[in-house]
Amino acid sequence: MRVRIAPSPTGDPHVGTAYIGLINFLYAQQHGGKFVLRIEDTDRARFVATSEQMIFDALRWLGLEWDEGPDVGGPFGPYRQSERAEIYREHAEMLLENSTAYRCFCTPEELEAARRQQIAAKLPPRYPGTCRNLSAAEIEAKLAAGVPYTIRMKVPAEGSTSFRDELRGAITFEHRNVDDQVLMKSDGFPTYHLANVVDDHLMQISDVIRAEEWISSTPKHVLLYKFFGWDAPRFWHMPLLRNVDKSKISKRKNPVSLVYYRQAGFLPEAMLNFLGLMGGGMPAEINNATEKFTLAEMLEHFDIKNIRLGGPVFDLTKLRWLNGEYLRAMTPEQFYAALRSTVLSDATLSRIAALVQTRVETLGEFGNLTHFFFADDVMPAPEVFLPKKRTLEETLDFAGEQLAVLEATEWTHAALEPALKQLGDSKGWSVKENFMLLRAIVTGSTMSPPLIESMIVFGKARTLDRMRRFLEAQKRK
RNA sequence: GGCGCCAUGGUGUAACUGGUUAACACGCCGCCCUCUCAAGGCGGAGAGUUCGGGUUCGAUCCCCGAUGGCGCUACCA
Repeated sequence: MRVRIAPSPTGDPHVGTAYIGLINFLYAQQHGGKFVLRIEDTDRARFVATSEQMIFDALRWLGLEWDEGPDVGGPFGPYRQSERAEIYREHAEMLLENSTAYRCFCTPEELEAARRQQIAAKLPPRYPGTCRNLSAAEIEAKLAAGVPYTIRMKVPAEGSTSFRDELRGAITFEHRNVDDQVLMKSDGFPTYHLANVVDDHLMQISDVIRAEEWISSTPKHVLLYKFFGWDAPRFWHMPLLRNVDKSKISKRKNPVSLVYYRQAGFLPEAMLNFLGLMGGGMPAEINNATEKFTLAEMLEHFDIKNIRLGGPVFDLTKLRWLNGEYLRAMTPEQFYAALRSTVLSDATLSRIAALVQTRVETLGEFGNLTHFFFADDVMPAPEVFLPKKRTLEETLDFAGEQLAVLEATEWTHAALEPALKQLGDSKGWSVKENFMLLRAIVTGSTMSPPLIESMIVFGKARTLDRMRRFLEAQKRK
């Protein structure tokens, strides 16, 4: 048995990745198989350079070690899709040769126009098929003229494709509902669909355990296996983690960054345990008796076939309770050690100390200026955060802009300061108003150590979370 | 809109291959303990299993339909 997780390095490592990672890890271990980590970095527009390392760190923090991957190597490498460009190109060529794919010379504008028309006519937006049957001469002419093109798969016009989902049984899609998916983008990179199928085959993946959002594209994948003449793996689609309002879990409504959970002082054992509760999977006698179990116990008792398919709400309240249980179960020494290795680490404390040294007259005042680093419920009152000449509405709008800018900015002084100032300039907010608002949100006060340095020490994940909570709380009022 | 998946208290789950007063945990409320707050102990409210049909002596469980939720519907994954 060989399984894999294939996260995209587009930002912070996601709880959904941890969930799918856990299930794959358990499955591999239980079957004496291999657990592969593959980095799907084919989307250069959303690529974030620091993301890959954060994914490694987060997975290791949870104890989900992989047998093969970009950093540990393995017999089926490379494990980073950007390093496999040639492989995808060759395979796309194979499909072109056996006429199960074709070059598409349509421009994004043409496609967009066609899509708009179809939607206006209340038709499902589909590729109109313009380039599906170009003559060899037409293709030659376009190629000679250097017209950029994509490669699309040629989904049969008639019939249907069925596959078995191991958790749900047979699922069928009529071909007329399956679009001619782009396989190779005009920039020469493959799309997920091609890269995924090619890699899963080449890496001899036996079981694809992924999130439910992929069900709709599975017929495309099954068709691709067929086009290549390969056997498809088994498919297991896990339920999607949800926000409290039941929508697919998202950072707007819920912290999703594993970096946040780690920095906010959640324990990996608690996170793993909580994830193991999602969708069930543990036998009733354990689930009913305690709901508390370790990775080792999951390895022994978890059964993927027990997974319930309703999308479970990722309930922070229960996670917090569980985390508290683990904290309380520690010896005082262990608890103190946990504190010292996280929120009260020497590294953090010394950085904070450096920020306040010139601002205190006695050591006893240390806490006055720094409590916001250690508190979890910072929430400024309107008289603190609202600038004199601004309305509540424009202030909250601007705070939302700040959040967006911060989110997209590298977490260094050199990047943050100009980014914030540029935002202020473009929106007509003075530097003072701009920074004061942010200071109030992040520190809860109009007086604090240097703001940007403080945010850097506090961390991106936690700073953004604090801002989202602030906005959420104000919105509710 | 089209296609697909799903459906047990507010939330996470349980209920063997149809037979239980539908169970446990979180959360909530109350009481006890207690200098406070937690933790802990005890108790309570809260679902008749989305709805409607069907099969059956009997359906949370099987079938059909409806409704609702969610996902997909990109040169993102």
